[in-house]
Amino acid sequence: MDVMTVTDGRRARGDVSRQAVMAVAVDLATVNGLDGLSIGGLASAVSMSKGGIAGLFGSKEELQLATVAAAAEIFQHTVIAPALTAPAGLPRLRALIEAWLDYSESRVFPGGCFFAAATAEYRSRPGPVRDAVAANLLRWRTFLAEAITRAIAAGDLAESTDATQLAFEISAMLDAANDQSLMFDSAAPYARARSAVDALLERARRTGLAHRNER
Amino acid sequence: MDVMTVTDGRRARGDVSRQAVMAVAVDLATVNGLDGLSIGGLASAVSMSKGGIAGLFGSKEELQLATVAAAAEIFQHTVIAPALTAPAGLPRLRALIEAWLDYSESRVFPGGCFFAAATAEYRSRPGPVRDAVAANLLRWRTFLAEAITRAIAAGDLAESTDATQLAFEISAMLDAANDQSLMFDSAAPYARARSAVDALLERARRTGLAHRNER
DNA sequence: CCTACCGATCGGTAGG
DNA sequence: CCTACCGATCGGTAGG
Repeated sequence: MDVMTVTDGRRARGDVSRQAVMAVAVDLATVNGLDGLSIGGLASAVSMSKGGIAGLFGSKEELQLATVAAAAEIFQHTVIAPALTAPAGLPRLRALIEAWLDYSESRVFPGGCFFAAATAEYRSRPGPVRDAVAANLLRWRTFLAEAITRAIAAGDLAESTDATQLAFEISAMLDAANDQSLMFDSAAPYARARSAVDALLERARRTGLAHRNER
Repeated sequence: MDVMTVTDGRRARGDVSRQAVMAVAVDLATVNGLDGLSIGGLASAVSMSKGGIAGLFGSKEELQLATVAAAAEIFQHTVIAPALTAPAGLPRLRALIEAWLDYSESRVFPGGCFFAAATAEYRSRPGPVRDAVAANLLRWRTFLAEAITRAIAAGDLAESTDATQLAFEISAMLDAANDQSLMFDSAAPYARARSAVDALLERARRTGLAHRNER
């Protein structure tokens, strides 16, 4: 089932070539932005001609959309898939958070989380690229909220917990760690985020909503 | 003391012109990025010649640095100065947080917080622009931590509160509200951030560090 | 502050 | 997949 076993050699080469190009494109985009990703620049980074890259994708926007899709695949098997091996409930929720922090901290992409970078770049620029980034962001947030909901159902978090609100708060901490670690070239923000998430989960374990937390 | 009263008409015109240009540059930069801010594009946006803009700043990097400085001034009198009129302690801390959320939500810049956008764009690109953005970010974070320290000194927050950690957590909520409001074109994230900050402050009011919050 | 220009690079296309 | 080209725009400079 390997790509190399396909009999149409030309098509197989095209696929391999495209995948190799995408791996570079995704890295370049987290550093220089999806807009800073130029066809000519990508071509020289993978030792191809500009026309070769242009023909592979058709247009710059198609290249950008393909890059978003490639990043989503990497995110899927780096963060989502490993977390799904943990038992549903608080263990899976914690595994998901830890997988995200590892994904950011280990620099799977040189510019940190691909979607954090892409979101900041396209959040004020309507169009297909923004829509693609937003769809992936929403998918992640929904998945995180679902993990929280299952933790509540399992009795690991208080029933009064607002899953969407807690998902907002947790991902705020994760994004802040990613941002600041990159900006100040330090690992300390990851420790801060882990500490903050622990406190959020502890609060949710005991009483759920923050506002019901008063004496 | 008005700029218009200066006797050197040529210099006065230059100053006025420069300020008018900066007001546009700062808006363009939050939408298209500091890198997407081109000399020719800025020129046509303010109905000047490209050579005129080029001569006003010298180089693109100088234009970018001037834009960061102009944004810092706006941030200063939009967020910092108003909060300083509130009494030191928890009232000033709350005023500071509310001023920041208003600043982001009211779209003082069309692309939301200037520094959130600039940070995302330059955090992986070393150089003078990144350094200028980082310096402003650090100044804000230090100011926020100092407001927290004063709230602790005033007895409004528990003595065991870790000011730097709480500053991390609060600004994580603010940045997340800014990010998501722009990406999903919704005001809901601001309500989530306000709720989250209230919970953080309530926790700090009672026990300080999250880890000391256990039963 | 303007016009007019420089070389380089942009996205994209033609032809093979 | 390549070379060779298109018009447009980039940052920057010269001369006034």
